Amino acid sequence: MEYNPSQIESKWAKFWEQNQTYKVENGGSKPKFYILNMFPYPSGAGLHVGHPLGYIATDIFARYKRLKGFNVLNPMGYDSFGLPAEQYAIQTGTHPAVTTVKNINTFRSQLDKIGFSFDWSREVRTSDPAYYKWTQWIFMQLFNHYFDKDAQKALKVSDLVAHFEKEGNAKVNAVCDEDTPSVSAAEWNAMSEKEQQIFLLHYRLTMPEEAYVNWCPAMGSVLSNDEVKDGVSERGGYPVERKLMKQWAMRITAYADRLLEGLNNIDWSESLKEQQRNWIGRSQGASVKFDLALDPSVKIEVFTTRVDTIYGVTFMVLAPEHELVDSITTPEQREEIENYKKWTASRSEVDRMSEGKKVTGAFTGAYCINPFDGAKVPIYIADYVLAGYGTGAVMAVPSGDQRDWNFAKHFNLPIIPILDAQKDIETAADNTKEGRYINSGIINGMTYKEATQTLINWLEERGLGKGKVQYRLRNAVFSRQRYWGEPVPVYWKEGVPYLIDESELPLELPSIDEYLPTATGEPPLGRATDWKYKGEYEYELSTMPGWAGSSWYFYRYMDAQNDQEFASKAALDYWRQVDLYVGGTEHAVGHLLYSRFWNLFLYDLGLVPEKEYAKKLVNQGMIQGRSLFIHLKTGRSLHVQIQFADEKDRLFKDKYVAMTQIDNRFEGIDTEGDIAWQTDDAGKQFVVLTPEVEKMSKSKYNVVNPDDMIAQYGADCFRMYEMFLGPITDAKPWSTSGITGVAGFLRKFWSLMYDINGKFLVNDNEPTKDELKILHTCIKKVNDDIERFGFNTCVSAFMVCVNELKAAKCSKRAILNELTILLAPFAPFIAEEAWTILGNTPSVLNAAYPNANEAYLVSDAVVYPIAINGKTRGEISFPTGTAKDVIEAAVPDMEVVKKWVNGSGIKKIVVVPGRMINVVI
RNA sequence: GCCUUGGUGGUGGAAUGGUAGACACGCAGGACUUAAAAUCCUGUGAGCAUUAGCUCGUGCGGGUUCGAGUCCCGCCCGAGGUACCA
Repeated sequence: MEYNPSQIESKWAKFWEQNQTYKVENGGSKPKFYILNMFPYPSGAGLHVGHPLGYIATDIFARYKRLKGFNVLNPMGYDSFGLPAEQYAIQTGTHPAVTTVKNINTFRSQLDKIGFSFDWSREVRTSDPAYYKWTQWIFMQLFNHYFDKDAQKALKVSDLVAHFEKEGNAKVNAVCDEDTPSVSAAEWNAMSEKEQQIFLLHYRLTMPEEAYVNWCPAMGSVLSNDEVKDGVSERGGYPVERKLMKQWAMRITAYADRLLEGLNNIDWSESLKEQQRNWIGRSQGASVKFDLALDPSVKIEVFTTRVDTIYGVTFMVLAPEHELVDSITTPEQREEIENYKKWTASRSEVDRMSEGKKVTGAFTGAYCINPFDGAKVPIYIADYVLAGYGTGAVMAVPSGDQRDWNFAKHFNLPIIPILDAQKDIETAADNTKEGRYINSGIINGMTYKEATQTLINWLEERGLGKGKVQYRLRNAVFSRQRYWGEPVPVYWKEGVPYLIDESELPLELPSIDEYLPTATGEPPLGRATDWKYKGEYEYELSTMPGWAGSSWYFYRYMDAQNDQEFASKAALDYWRQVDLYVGGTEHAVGHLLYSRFWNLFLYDLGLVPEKEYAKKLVNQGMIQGRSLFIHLKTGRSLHVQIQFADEKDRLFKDKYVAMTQIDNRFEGIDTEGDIAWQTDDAGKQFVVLTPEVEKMSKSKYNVVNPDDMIAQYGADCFRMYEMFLGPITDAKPWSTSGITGVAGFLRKFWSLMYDINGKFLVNDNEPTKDELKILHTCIKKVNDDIERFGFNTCVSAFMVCVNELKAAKCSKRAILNELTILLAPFAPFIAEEAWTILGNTPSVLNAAYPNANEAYLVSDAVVYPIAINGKTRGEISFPTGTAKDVIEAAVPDMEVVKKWVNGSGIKKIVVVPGRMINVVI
């Protein structure tokens, strides 16, 4: 019998389905284990070879845990709202829901081919109204709660209102907007309903807020940074500017401290936790108000982590978007400031930060006053100050901060030393906190600690500033000016947002004629006709962002069909939290922070049992793709869809034209004028593309699909090959060379059961000591390596085992049975087939996992390498367990040692038992 | 720029501070074959010597150690993220 993967694989796929092998119950006597993959966005390009990498690893782990006696939940679903389906809708008019279902079906059939042990009865889709009903429901809870600092948790807004009615907001210790006015009970009670509602928005955990966005006037829409390339829109190449817009936001900053704290209690990689800590960016400092020189009633507030350096301030820098810029600029400087603002508005935040070494800025002509010494400080604007962080204004201390120093040198501003320990500040800034202050008024002679406290006290006494904790973390923008997302369950009445009634959930997406913004620049939902709350009030027209649905989906898997609750208490109490979460580092500070935030909120409400939803997280490295770029004469460069290029990275003109017909990014590009065509020997025109290795993604047009490989080699081979590529945590570019090695291994495994003539080889002879050693070495290695996620070395271990069994001509049932169980998590199809061939009853997943017996692993002798001064010069064998001093005594008499010692004496002999010997001469 | 992460043969990679390159791919030579494919066997870090053997070698420069791919310090380069891709 020959190894025929396609036959075996369809046979067992059918068996698993008919026997519901992967159906999981909530409950039972076995211990539970919840394994979760980050769910995919079902793109039109289908599953690419990067997706299954993590899924295969978790599938191996799930099957392994199951064989070890756990009740394993291993679900899968789709993050099915997203831009690509909407783009396709804009181009073709096809409703995104239609595209999405089609794409999901493609994904599903691809996933099925790989043989995952997912329990599909628990599938979720974020774009399904039955699912997003609960996303909207959670949004409503956020709207109805505020964060109480005394209780350190979310409490009901209705309680807050009760408090306002009795005592106003003076004694309320809650997270709220910076500019929240204080009100007395009388003032509150005198407010109209509308005024009260507007006031409460200062406290709600989700609220409308002004935020900067990439606005593309030509397209009438907001773009992601991803859609902006070189300062213009990727599609069409239109100019993009930064614009302030009213957006729904989530008050994630309220949870900043608890999000930091929670990191200490979860088993996530240190690097990932560090990224979250840096993203949250807690810094202790002070806010200080500077009076405007011409009008002391105008104050400019800055946040600084080094208030001790305040006597070294020689200028002030505002973000170009700072609200005071226009009013303080003098007539003489107006033109310069306007030009600079225009220039920065055309650049994204990333652009602005990434040119950090190039100093740019403009002088407003205005001055402010240093509150400590009354010094007149010139006010500049510069793009290294970001509007979104802190107050959008910094006090510049060139002697202590390198960016300020660069700026001062460029604009010829003074640099004042402030600490006697500062090094030569004419060549670079020195941010030391050592030494004692000089040139520093009331803090002269003090140390860093004394000075900071003295200054803060001075400021607080005069109401000019205060000690403050600042977070880099900003409130998360929650609106998207798009169609294909969850509708926000809010309607507007006289400019005030209200929640719709809970009984009206889900608020479903209305159908619209075109998936574009309206003529007046409103989001696509503005096109819906007769879409009014109670036929009267306008619904919120923006939709929720991609991260909404993914912030709680792990709970839905526990009880996916429930239409009364997002998940039942019984299901939540049984599964509690995810035991193992696997996904890419690219989600480190997006999804993984937002979902922790929602989880803490749900925990505060008593709706979920754990403060952290994912106990352990493993970062899978990304499979990278090879992208190709076309450079236009205009200076723009664009990704080219890889399937249109030839193997030499050339793009021929006919292919280019074919591509432009299906890809509207190329609209407006002049085929003749903008592209530097070359001509080959046959007279055909082509252009050479530039390759680059980067993440595999549909948006980079570099995806590789697994289907062909599976058709050719089978799913078992594909699974093992993906694991064999390298450690799961490492990023690596995709390559198919080498898959034949894994294919050869599977054939070799098969050949232990049938020879090339189809003769059945399996026998019941007693295994020898050597054969047991081969098997148990493999058991031990595979066991250890699965536990530490070293799946690539597991595959090597299997190869070694099969190579050695083959060399020993071993086809003994006792050996092959155990090897088959061991192999089952990796290559489930061939394992099921082998399991029945060996005379057992399927499924192999119901077998007992073998344990390594140390007794089979010990050898009679240990071969010691002998090093002279650390360099290996030979080896010698000692019986296992030979004492250290016996070995030491034997060393000087050995040939190699004598040769190298050659007269000079032995200084030292290092013997590491069971390892090696080093002779120092 | 900032945060995170990685850099080992021609390639993917292996290596609790203890024989660098396991296991594969590729390549070369051989067997089988009319021939090719498939399969099997042998060799394969670089250099010198071509027998023994020797020297160099884990991005670069230092350091700790009997011993460093592994630990420490300083650089260089790639990748991911950078708040509307998901």
